[in-house]
Amino acid sequence: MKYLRLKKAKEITSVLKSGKRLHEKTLTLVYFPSEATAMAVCVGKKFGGSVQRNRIKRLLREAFRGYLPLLTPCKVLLIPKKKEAYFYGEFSRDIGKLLEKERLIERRTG
RNA sequence: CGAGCGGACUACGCGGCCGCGGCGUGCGAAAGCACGGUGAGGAAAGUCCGGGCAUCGCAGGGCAGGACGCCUGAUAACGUCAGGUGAAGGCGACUUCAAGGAAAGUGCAACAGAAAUAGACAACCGCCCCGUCCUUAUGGGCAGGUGCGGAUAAGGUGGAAAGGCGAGGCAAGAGCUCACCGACGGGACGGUAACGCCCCGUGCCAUGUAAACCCCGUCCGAUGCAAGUUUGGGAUCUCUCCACAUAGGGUUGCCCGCCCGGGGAGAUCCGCGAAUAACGCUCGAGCCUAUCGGUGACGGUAGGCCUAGAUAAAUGGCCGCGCCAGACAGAACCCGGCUUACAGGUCCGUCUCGGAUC
RNA sequence: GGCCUUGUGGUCAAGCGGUUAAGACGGCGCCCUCUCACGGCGCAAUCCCGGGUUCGAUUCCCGGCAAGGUCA
Repeated sequence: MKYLRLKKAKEITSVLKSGKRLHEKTLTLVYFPSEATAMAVCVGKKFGGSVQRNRIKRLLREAFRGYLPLLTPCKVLLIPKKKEAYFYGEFSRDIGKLLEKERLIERRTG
C-alpha cells in the first residue's frame, strides 16, 4: 500500500488553512479529505540537528504506515511536539487515537 | 607489577518479519509490480585554508587590499605534511612554538619612580670662596655656596634603569684594567641550508612592543553548483531611462586601458510546468594488494576493483540472542588538509620512569 | 548548500591597549512627603566561552558557541 507525499508549499499551506487540527500529547495532526492519501511530516530546526530530525521523521512515517491499510483517503500533516525523547510506541498510539476519533479508520478487531 | 609516552585501527554484531532511495532485468499502454544487487562518516560537522570545475572580464598595467614568514624537501596546491635547526617545558620516553627585520622610519609604554630612552635633580669626590670652632701659626674639624671641575656606582619604584658577577684601581668613581659568562665583528672547519663548533679581535656600540603602523621576501583577477548549460516561445501596444559624445553603460575597490549601440518596466492574445524539468552529478590528483626507491612525507611499476547520487530530500520499526547500556553524529559538485565533538574497545614499540624478583 | 554580520547590567546601547567599564529606560533600597508622583543618593556586569601576543586585552590574533541576515 503506497501513499503519496505532500511536497508543494501550496498544498501544505492549503491543508494548514482549511484542514482540521487535532492534538494529542506527542503531536498535532492536520487532515483534509481527498481522493488519494498523501502525507507530510513537519520537523523544524528547533528539534535539533539533522540526526535528531531524521529520527523523528522516520518514527512518524513508520507510525503512520501502520494505519495505512485501514485509512480513508485524505491529506495528512504530522507535526510533533518538542519533548525530551521520542518513541515509536507513543507516536503510534496517539495517531491511532486521533484517527479513530475522527472515524478515518475502521475500528480494528484485535 | 604500577605509572606514562608515541603510533595505528575500530565505531555494536548476528538472525527473522514488515518498510524506504537509486540502479539492472523482466512484465505492463501507463501508474506500477516482481526479482536481483546496492545504499552515509571519521569526523559526512565548523566553513578556517588550498585546488579542480564553471561563468564573467578578453585574460593588459599600476595603486590599494589580503594571506603567509627558521631551513631543506613532499605536493596539483596549501596557512598542510615530513625530516632537520633553534628556543621553552619535562627526571625521562617526548611535547609545544605566527620562530624574518627594533642601528630604515613613525607611534605607544598607564600607575609607580629622581629619571622611561635620556637630559636634568638630589646624593658622592676634588678645587675655590665664605662663616664658625680649636691652634701662636702651618694645619685640622663642622655647617654651607645661583661657583668650577670629575663622574654615573648606590637612590623605597617598575615588565624594562645603560652588559652580569668577582677582583684590582681611584680624591670619588666608571670596561678604567683583568678572569669567567654574555654581546658584537672577522676567520677556519662541518653541513645543500637553517645552524653548530673552534680561534682571533673589540671594552661593549643604543629597553620592550611589528597577533601597533611599517620594511623585506613569497603568493593572490572576481564570483561560487542557488556556479552554469538546455527548454522556458512568438506577435502587438504603452510607458520610461540614456545618447549622438571630454557623455552614458559594462568591466574588481580605485585609476589607466579595453569593449558596447541600445537598456528597463508593464499590458493583451495564442500558449501554459515556471520556487519547474533535464543536464551539471559522480571514474576520480580514486581505492585495494604486492614490490622497488627514499630516514620520512611521498613517488615509480605490476595486478585487481567500481564503491550513495537524493531534491519536503532515502538506512527505520518490531522480535530474539550476545549481560540490560552502546559515543559524537547524517552525503547535497568533487578532492587535499586544518580545527572542533566523541562512549567503549583492540593492537604495536631494540619506547620511558619507578618498584619487586632472578 | 554558499556568502556575510553581531554578541557589553533585565532592555537599548557607548567605549583609538592602561577608565572606578559611559549614558538612557526599567528594577531594588534609602531620603524627601501625611501618602503617591516628581526630585535626590546608592546598589546590581564572568564585557558569550577557551587559548595566545603584550608589563597589561572589553579592545589585537586563533579556535569554539549562540543569535540574525542574505541568494531564486
